[in-house]
Amino acid sequence: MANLRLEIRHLSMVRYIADLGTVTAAADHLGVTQSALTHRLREAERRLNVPLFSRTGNRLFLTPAGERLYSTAVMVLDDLVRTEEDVSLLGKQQRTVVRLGQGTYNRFHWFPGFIEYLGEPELELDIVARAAREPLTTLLDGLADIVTVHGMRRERRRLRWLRLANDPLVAIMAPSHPMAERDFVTADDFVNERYITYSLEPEPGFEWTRLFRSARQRPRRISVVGVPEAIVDLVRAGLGVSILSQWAVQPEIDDGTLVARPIGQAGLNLDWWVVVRAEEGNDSPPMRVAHAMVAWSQLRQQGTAQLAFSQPGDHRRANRPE
DNA sequence: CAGTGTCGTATCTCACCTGT
DNA sequence: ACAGGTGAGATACGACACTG
Repeated sequence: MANLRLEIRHLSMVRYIADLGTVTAAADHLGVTQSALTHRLREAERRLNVPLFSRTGNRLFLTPAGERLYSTAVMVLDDLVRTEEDVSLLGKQQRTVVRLGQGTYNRFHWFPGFIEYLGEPELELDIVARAAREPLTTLLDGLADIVTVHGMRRERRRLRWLRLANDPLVAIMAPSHPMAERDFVTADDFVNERYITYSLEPEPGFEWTRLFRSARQRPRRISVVGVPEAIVDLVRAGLGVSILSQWAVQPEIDDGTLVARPIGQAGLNLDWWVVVRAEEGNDSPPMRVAHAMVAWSQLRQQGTAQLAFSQPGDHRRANRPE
């Protein structure tokens, strides 16, 4: 491995100067003097031979190189904190940590209910946010013990797949949006809307092939926001419409800040899977949690064809505005 | 509030010594 | 011969005082 030019203290320095806006505030947070942090910053820039911050008056702003380092710093530092906690727990041999990742959506409103259902106090469930982007890679790299993914099952020798649920994709919009008046929506309804999606790379969402491509229609205005959670905020603010898994937006549907409508008269559903590494034994903590997730999901479906983690209810009429 | 110069302290490296 | 301890010198780091 190549010799690293930066150390953990440099990463935390970049993170807190960027977060807090000044060297003085960051130094205070890190428990060193402003002078020490200025030295540390200059040393990091010297080692990398690139400025990490631009100076405007008394404020510091990340350069493109700084931005790149910042994103890694946040990820590494958060991971390190979690790892220390895991190791600490393992050292005490009090609890077993099972790390759970979720493909695409970092939405965990279902989590407290599941922990209660699981009823295994010796198991500590930890959330791995980075799994949202590449869940299977995160699992295979050993950074998560369980991930949930949607779409087609992709057999790999190193993975075990358990079917979790078949959950509807729904069109989401602000309650005041004209589409909220419809019983269901079609590809035509999106043509003149601003369609907000989280990514067009490496491939557009499932709805792209199942809805827009087959209908030979597509939205004229598309905004890529990168984070599914941001879609919810933008749609709720009336800045566009989108298509997401119903379970992911169930809290907003329930509190009436979003309206969800089925895709087409028959609806459009998506398979969800829970995946663990193949080497996990049937009685291993990750497999126990995975089986519990499947059982819990089935219980909550209550005979309907919808929802993995969302509340039971008629999604067509659940929050139809009066 | 950021940056600089100076100085004290902590840490690291290396050579040497000692005990087994 | 080897492992571990000790001390000197080099280097890195941070604090203080100060400037712009």
